[in-house]
Amino acid sequence: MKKETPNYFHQVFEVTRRIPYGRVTTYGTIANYLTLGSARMVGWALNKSFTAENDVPAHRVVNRKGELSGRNHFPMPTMMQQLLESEGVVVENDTIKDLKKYFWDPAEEWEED
DNA sequence: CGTTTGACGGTCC
DNA sequence: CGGACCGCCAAAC
Repeated sequence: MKKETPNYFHQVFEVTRRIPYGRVTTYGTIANYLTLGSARMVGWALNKSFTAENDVPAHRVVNRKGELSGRNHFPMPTMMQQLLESEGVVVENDTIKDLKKYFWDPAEEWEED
């Protein structure tokens, strides 16, 4: 059973799964938290989130502007926005309205499970 | 093994 | 405010 899942991939998946309901974060924040050095690694890792076995809520991860930059990589481009709205996140024009309001920082130490 | 790309970010103009 | 450019780093080609 070889998963060939690089360390940073695992880290990104784990942190992403730690994102609370109705909360979002950015690639740069995760990258900075994991000290990956580049936010692109986060996006790349999340790209595999679909092929990965884990349930990674990639829709809760947006870019610095709060824009749903990765919606194009979802099974359906509209799925990401629908999921966010379903969680109570106000999304307009493929962009989170009050990003700062829903923003979640991994360094804020999550409330266990 | 060199080049290109990529779900980003920040600075510069 | 927005377009242009560079930096990061790994995978794909």
